[in-house]
Amino acid sequence: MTSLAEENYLKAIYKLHEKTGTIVSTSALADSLSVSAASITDFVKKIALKKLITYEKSKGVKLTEKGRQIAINIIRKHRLWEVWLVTKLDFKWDEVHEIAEQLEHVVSDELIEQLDRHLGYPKADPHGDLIPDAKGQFAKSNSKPLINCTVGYKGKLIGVAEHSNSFLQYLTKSNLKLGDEIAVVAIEDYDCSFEVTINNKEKKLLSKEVVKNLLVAEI
Amino acid sequence: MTSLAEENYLKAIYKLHEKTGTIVSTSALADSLSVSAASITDFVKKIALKKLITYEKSKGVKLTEKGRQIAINIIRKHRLWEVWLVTKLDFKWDEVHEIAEQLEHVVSDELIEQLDRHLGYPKADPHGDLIPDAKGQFAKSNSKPLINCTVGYKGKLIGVAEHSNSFLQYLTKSNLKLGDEIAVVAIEDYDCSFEVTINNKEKKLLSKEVVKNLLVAEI
DNA sequence: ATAGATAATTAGGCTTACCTAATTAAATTT
DNA sequence: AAATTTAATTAGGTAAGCCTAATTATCTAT
Ligand SMILES: [Mn+2]
Ligand SMILES: [Mn+2]
Ligand SMILES: [Mn+2]
Ligand SMILES: [Mn+2]
Repeated sequence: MTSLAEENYLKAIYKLHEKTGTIVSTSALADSLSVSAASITDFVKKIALKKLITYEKSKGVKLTEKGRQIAINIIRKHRLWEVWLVTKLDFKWDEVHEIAEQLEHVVSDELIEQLDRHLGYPKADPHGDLIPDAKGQFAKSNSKPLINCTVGYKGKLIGVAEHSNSFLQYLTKSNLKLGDEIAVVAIEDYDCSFEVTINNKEKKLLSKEVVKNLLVAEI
Repeated sequence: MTSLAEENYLKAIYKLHEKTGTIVSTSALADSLSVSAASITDFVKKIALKKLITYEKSKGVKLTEKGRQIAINIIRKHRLWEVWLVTKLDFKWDEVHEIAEQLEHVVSDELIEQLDRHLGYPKADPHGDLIPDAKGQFAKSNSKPLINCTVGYKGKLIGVAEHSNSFLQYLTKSNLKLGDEIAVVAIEDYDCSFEVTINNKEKKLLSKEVVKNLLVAEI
């Protein structure tokens, strides 16, 4: 029904819209999918005919409700597979994305249903990203970037806003993981670096770049 | 490196050769892959150039060692996934083939290694088919079709020679499963039907069609 | 050995998903 | 408001995998 390429386009549009909040441009898509802008224009016209997106010439694209449901389902599958890879196959959180990119396209509703059950209906993936339910519904999150917090704030690390291997590996190396309790001890005005304690023990200095990408929530 | 289509062609060639012991004809492949004979001729020429098979015009094809290794690896993956689906996700043995057909093409050596470990290095899949090791080596089997056995024979059901859903469902309905002990009580000359006992208890009458497809081995 | 049947190949096309180069439209600078 | 830069589209192709119809090769029966 939906081709591999279509699934990847819809997912990319979903993610870009999520990030920017705006209509998604040809160039943003071209960049994200590593495909030429000309090919994007072509493809986008085709899936607009199938009512998966709306396309405004020279403006950009938006998902229709139908397209959005497909995108969310792919994301659901991706995140469930990531949970499986980490919890059952002992992969590290920086090793699962590529494999999940392939597994997310396997087609079988019963498979995903059983996988979800096997995993105990997880609410979030190994990076803290929420897993939508079978109806495409997300639980609502109250997480915020640590950089928005002030001195004295105490919260739990529940996700990351950046998924690059280098960032994930940096966190692992720094002994920081989801679930850790973070308290803001001081903030350096000059470079916006944070002095924090992890689980009421270790003191750590985190750069602006890092605190921007750490998502925390009330305990 | 190897496309989805190539993988499926190589696997089909492997299986047809395994079944017939001969060079694999264009029409057999066309039949097995549900693709026109013309397309087979085309494709077969291409993968012969890549040294995955040898192709003799108007005769048929054979796997090279390289092609054989790829085919066996796909089969290994297929069977490991089937084991996973049955043992971890609680699918029935007649529900797993289609899903495994998709999963077998996921590319990641570490994934398969970890999956194998997660499953406890199974020797056979849910249908009793042997799972080759990472080097492509099969354990050797001493199974034979029940139809080759004589009255008085006692053995264990360790596999099936036919994988259709209808056959698998027939066995399930008849309460016959891998591991069951089968003893041949009598053989009717006229229609070659077998009277057997299952696990030294239930008496059962099995038609020739059925005993041809049951694989047994010494206990 | 030849006719007829069956199997395989060739020729010519199609669709999907991509590409580059050229052109046009939109946004920025000056 | 022009000029320039950047973004998007159009035009024209390509490669992978498939197809049908026509032709040729091989096998089987008489
Ligand atoms: Mn991911
Ligand atoms: Mn993730
Ligand atoms: Mn199977
Ligand atoms: Mn099997």
